[in-house]
Amino acid sequence: MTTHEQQEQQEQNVKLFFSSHLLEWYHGQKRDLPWRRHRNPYYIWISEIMLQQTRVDTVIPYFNRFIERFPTVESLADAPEEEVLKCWEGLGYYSRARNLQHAAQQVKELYGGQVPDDRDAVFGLKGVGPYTAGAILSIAFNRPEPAVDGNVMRVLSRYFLLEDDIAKGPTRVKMERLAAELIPEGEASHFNQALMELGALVCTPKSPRCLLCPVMEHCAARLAGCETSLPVKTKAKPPRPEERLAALVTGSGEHAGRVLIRQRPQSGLLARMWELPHWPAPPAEGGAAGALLPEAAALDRLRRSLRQAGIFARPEGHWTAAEHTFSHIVWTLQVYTCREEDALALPLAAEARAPYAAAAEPPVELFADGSEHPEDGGAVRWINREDMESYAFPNVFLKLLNRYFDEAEQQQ
DNA sequence: AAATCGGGGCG
DNA sequence: CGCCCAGATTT
Repeated sequence: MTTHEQQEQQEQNVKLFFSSHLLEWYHGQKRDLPWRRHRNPYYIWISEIMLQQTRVDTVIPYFNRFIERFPTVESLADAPEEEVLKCWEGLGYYSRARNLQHAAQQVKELYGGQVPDDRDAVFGLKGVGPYTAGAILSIAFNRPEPAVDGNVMRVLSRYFLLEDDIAKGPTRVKMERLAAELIPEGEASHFNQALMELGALVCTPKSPRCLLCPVMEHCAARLAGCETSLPVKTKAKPPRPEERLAALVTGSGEHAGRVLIRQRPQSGLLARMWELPHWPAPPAEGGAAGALLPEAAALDRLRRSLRQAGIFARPEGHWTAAEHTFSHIVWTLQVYTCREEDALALPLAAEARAPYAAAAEPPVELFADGSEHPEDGGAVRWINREDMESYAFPNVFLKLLNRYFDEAEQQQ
């Protein structure tokens, strides 16, 4: 046997060792997760969409609620979109929920409500990419397809000491070829789950528990002592900060005891979610970035923004500040309480609304080009605490609204 | 290839 | 407080 052939034989042994020991370990260590209690392709699919960029512990309660409310593909396909979004409230990446419902309609109409088990059909579902397709095909149908997520790339890059940048596209393709080779005959479902389970429980990003690892003795990174410097991944660009002025408008007259919310546009950030109205804060005088806008200037800007959006309310004072972090933006919301101008009183109290008397005041240019805000003109509602059940809010507004209603209650 | 899309947990 | 996570879609 040539040296080259011996080397190949050794590589093959290392792969066989990995697969067999990992599979063995999984059978003893796998967690009891709600979507593992049945082999229902619909459950597997829902869980995999929820698990995109989201931790298991976060997903569990959402998954249980979701399948209780939408037990079948058809019930999801036929549900009002607002109910699906409400079920997703707080989980983030809300396009996942809208894509999922769209895909449920695809499954209902094209496949008679049965989740398809062939590659092209699964890939064709909205919101299902390379990872999720592989996960559904392997976990639900035991098809020998790779399911490579960040977790799997971390495990493979360490065990095989691969220094490819996992943030790059071609790396995932390379990892998929490798992962496919490793699947033991007839064991795609268990093996792919084992790979992810190892990444979640043992081969963790920061301090991997190598001493508990079933494949430590042939882990190339461990043997080289470089396991904590893998995988190689280019750092993400830091999110840009955005200062915004938000209005907590309390109702008068027929709206007494209620708060004004509005719905975001059909597409883009937080699409179709509900929120307190808010607009970019003008830069503070004096230039220093991040400097707090003087209250008077903030009140004036908010007053003009409200009027331009067709909301008749008077800003009264600063209430609180809140932060909301996205992957690419950080909002700092300065929240001001505002009082609705009573529609009936308006014509009678011209003097009392002095700031509004200058009807000829030109509209403030909220954007440099003078265009209006895409958020302005969305649907508006006056709600009390009970009404919050009917609208889906991003977490930051959920917390603000709950806190407001708590405080309003205590003052009575 | 790069940007857009949330939110939380952890060392 | 920086870093990361069971990614897909759009540009």
